[in-house]
Parts: sequence; C-alpha cells; structure tokens
Amino acid sequence: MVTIAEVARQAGVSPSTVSYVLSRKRSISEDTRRRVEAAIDALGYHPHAGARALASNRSNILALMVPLRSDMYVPVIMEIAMAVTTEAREFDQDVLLLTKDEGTGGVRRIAGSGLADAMILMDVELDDDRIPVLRETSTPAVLIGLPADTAGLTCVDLDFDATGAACVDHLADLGHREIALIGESEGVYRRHTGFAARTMTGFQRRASERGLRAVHRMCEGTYESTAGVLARILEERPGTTGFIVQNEAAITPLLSLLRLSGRAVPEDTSVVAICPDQVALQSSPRLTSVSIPAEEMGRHAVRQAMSQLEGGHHPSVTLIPPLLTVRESSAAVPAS
Amino acid sequence: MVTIAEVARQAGVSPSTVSYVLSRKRSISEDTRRRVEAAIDALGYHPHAGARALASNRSNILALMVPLRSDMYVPVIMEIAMAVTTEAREFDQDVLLLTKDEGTGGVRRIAGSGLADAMILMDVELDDDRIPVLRETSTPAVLIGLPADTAGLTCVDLDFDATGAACVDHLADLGHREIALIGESEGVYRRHTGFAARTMTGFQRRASERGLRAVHRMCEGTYESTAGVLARILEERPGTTGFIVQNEAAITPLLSLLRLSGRAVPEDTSVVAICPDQVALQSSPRLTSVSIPAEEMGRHAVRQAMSQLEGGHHPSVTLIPPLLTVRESSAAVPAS
DNA sequence: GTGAAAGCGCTAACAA
DNA sequence: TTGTTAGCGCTTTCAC
Repeated sequence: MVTIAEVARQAGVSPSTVSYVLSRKRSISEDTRRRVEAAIDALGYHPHAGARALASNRSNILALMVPLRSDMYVPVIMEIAMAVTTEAREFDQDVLLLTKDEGTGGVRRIAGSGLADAMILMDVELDDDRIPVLRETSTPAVLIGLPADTAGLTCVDLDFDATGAACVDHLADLGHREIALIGESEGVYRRHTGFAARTMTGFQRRASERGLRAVHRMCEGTYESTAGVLARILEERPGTTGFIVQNEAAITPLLSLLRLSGRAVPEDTSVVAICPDQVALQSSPRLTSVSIPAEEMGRHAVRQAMSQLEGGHHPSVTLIPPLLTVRESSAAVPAS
Repeated sequence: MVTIAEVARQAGVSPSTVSYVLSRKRSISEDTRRRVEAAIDALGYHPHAGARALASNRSNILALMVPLRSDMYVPVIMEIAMAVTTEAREFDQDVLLLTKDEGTGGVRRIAGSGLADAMILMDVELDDDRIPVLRETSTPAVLIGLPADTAGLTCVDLDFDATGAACVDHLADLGHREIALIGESEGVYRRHTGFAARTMTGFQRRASERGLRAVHRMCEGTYESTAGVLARILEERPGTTGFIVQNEAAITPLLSLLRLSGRAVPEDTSVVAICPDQVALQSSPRLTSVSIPAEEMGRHAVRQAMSQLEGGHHPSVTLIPPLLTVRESSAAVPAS
C-alpha cells in the first residue's frame, strides 16, 4: 500500500501538504502542487478509504437500499441504481448496495457504523417502518417514493396524481367519453407506495372535471386476470374507448385481448400506458405513454443527499411532472 | 457516535475485551460476554467501519462491477446483484456497486484505496482490459463470465458449450433432424464474453456427433432482423423443425413469426430457449429452456471471493452445468 | 505557503 | 481469562 507519507517523501513535502493538495482546503504554490501530483501518479497513490473516513468523519459512500423483489418493474430499479451510481461518482462518492429486506436493522447498522454518509431508499411504503429509524438518526436520507407523512423528509417521485390527470386529458382531447384505468394489483394498493392510489385520484378528479365516464379496476397483471378485468369493464361500460394502463405486466395481455375482441388499436380503442419508455417502444403498436423518469429520480436523489451533506437538512418533496409522449396507440375516437 | 470505549466502560471491561467479544478471536468468560453484549445493545453500538478497516486492514466490503448497459438481459444482472448482496451479508460483508464504465481506473481505485476486500466483475469480455490490472494488484477477484485466458483467475459461468450440446440432444431425442441456432447479435460475438461462441461450438459439435443438419445464424433481436433470419433459414433448410434461441429479445418475435407462417409450436416446430426461467414461463407457449443460473452464479462468486480472502488464492474455473427444463414448446417431430 | 503533531476508533500484539 | 498499548493512514488544528 502506498501511503501519504511515501508520497510526501517523494515530493519532498510534509504529509499534511499532500493532504491539502488533495482536499484543496488551503492554497498551495504551483510548484509544490506539481511535485505532489507527480509523486501521486508516479506511485499510483490512492488515499486509504478507512483512514480517511476515520479522520474526516466522512466515508464518501452513499447507501442505496433497493427492494429485493417488488411490484416495481425490475429494469426501472436497475436504471435508478445505475443513475445513482453514476451521479454519485460526480461527487466523488461510491454507492453501497443494501437490500430492503435488511429493514430497520440495516438502516441502524449503516447510520451507527458511519459506513455511509447518507442513505437513499427505494420502494418506500406509505407507512414505512424505516422512516422512524431514519428520524432518530441524523444520517441524511432521501426517499424515492412518497410515504403517507412526509414531514421533515426529503422525497422524490413522479407526480402520479398529475400523471393520472394527464392521461385523462389526452384521451378527452381525442374525444373519448368513456375511459377506464387498469391499475396495479390489490397488494400494491394495500401495502404499498401509494403511487397507485395517487394515479387513481388524479384520474378520477380530472375525469369528473372533464365530464367523462370513468372506471378504475385493479389488475394482477396475468393474462387471465387482465382478461377478467377487461371483460367486466366492457360488460359494464360497452362504450369504453380509452384505456389507461398502470400495470406494465398487463400491457401485453391487454393488447392481445383487444385484438382478439376485434377492437383495433388505435382505430377503435386508444391505450395510454404509464411505463418506462423502453416498454412503450417495444410494444406493437408503440404506446402513447407517460414515462417513469427513473434516471432523473436517481440523479435527483443523489443531488439532494449531497446538498443535505453540505448545506444541512432542508426537507423537500419533489414531484416530477409527467411527460406524456404520443405514439401509435392513441387516436381520435371514431365518429360513430 | 457510540464508541468501543463507552461500551467498555458500561460493561466494566477494557476496550480490547469488547473487541474480542465481537471478533470471537479469543475466549471470553460467559459472564463477561453477557455484560458486554448487554452494553452493546443498551447503547446501540456499531463498530465504526472506517476505524475497523484501518486497524484490521479489512473493509468488509466486496466491490461488484456491473455493466451500465449490456447485451445481457437486465433482470439477469439484477438477479446476480441481489444474490451477491444477500450472500455477502452471510459473511458480514457489504457490497459496493461500481459501473463497468469506470473501467481499469475503477479497479485501480478500489484496489489502491482498500475500499473493498475483493472484487466481483460482471460482463467480462474475452480480452478484458481490467484483467491485467487485476493481475498487478493482489486484490482477490472473481469473474462472472470467461475471458479468453483464464490462467490464474477465478471465474464462474454457465457452461455454455454444454448448454448448446444439451439443446441439440433434446431436439435430437425428439427426432428432429434439421435444427437451427438463432444466436446473439454480431456485436456480441465480436466484442464480447465468448458465451455466444461457446454455445455455438457445443451446438455444432453435438449436432455433428448425432448426425443432425445444423445451421447457426446471428440475430440482432429486433422483429425485423428475426424475420430476416428466420426467412433465410427456412429458405436454405425448409426441413428445419427445431430452433434453439439464445437471444432473449428474439424469442417473442420468433414465436409470432412461426405462428404467422402457419407453423404450430410445438406440433410442427420445436423451440428451445436459453434464457432466464422467468422469460420461459411468461412466453406462450411456455418454453422448454436452459435457464441462466443468475442466483447461483452470484452466490458462488461471493463464496469464491471469501475463500480467497480466507484461504489464499486458488485459481479456479467453475462452469455450472446446464439444466434443461422441458415445457410446452418442444415435442416429437411429426411423423411425416 | 508549509510543517509538526494530536487524534479519529479500532485491532492485535504483548503482558499479566 | 483479561488489560495495556502501539499503531493503522489520514485530517486538521496550531504554529511558524
């Protein structure tokens, strides 16, 4: 191991000078800086992470807690994780991967050991038991997703309420009068993040504002359940011409089923999805959709964490406005 | 922060005794152990990670380098990452997430800073530039995937050669005489891991051993390219009744195309996939497949890393034998 | 603009 | 079975 002392000797300066060259916490003469830097790359010096953490009380590590398995679409989780990791490097931070199944114990362990400077939590539940633990510790934290009570917390999420409304607007603008929201599975509504409920709220409010007939149905996402949900909707409301799908797993079944029932998309029936762009693009027809801004959420979470580390705690809730992209699955309602 | 000194005071022992209770590196009287443990949870003590790393020269961190974007199916990467993280906790290790785009610099940084005790690298290329760097450092490392030269390295991967052969055997046993392997995209063969080439080798060797007519075609995985590949195969070898698909992206297009061309699966044509079980199960019909043992590879990589840390360096190449599961997409060739 | 030196909290000899 | 103590490599006062 190359130590700071060796670099100092090689450069003919004291260890503290090397430290200051690295931290830029005091001014160094041009000449000294050059010699130190030369010594650093000549020796291939990297500061010892543990020693630095001990002395400075900063580990330069961000802990990211991800769901082991969740209702979230796996590629979205991955995209967030990669965005967090990439953005963290911009701040000279590394990322420690924790699984949500470590639960509150994991949060205590990280906070207590000084292993990480801050935490980013994914898959936040409405009444998440990690939150009280977070409140006890003074470790900066950012939640991706909204709990029921956000007081004192820093959170980022897609604005699902506005997302529901935006989908309704799009269909209403196209002339649709009867629409349906195919939502997540029952379990998601019961346990989870509330994003599903928020979508539904926005959907219903905007539908009523624009005078549309709207139904909302939960859906497990299997072929069979999607078939059942679709059948019930069309039975109750045979005039339904617009569908909004929140459950990615239900997208492919829904498209097949509509085709089978002789409804052409988008000629007879329009479909709007709430899903990652990737999914919207690989469907056939390509879907009009509100995308899940995974990368943006990840980057934002890191920036929030860093600003807490540097500037202190300023709780904030950031709701990213939905971006609806019109593709091939939605069109004006046929003049009947 | 609770320190070991506070715990020691509370328990009426010396700091080193607390340390030894934690590390179990020497025997402690039952009574002392109890008092120390009581003090530990009373105070909520967690050893400071940096201090421990500095003093013991062990960070208790495993670095995992994952591809930012790759030809690998994203859920497989995720499953490996989760398996690594979960298994690492069994050894009291945490996982640091690095992206492959940090390249050799990332490897040097981790090795040089003592941030991690060992590294696990995914998405290993045939002539991976991280390998020489790994050889310079003494940091234990495990590769998931096989480079061209494995001398002195520890690697884990699915035995793709045997996989190709197993798929051929399955189709041959069912009476198929003309078969085709729809492989990965050209880029994968050129740049990459060699897993595609190894599959092909096993496929061709076994086909020749069993006297089958066999063709292999690369495929980009889009609908259009799959259509082109299929058309060419059927033109050259109209008698082809068995397909092996290695490119997950090509699976859905292939099934649709076969249906469109009036070939029923499995009545007229059999399809065997090399893909995660999840993909095989959600296709319709469910696919006979060799699964990608993501979890097993992740767990194995961690165990190898730990055994290097504890017992020294014993290079080894572990090829996981393929497991072919018969589902609904393969059947005996029709008596013509 | 630079250096000397006192810790940071822990581990692991060495001593008893 | 337990305690004392010397570092681990770095940051950061304090001093010049």
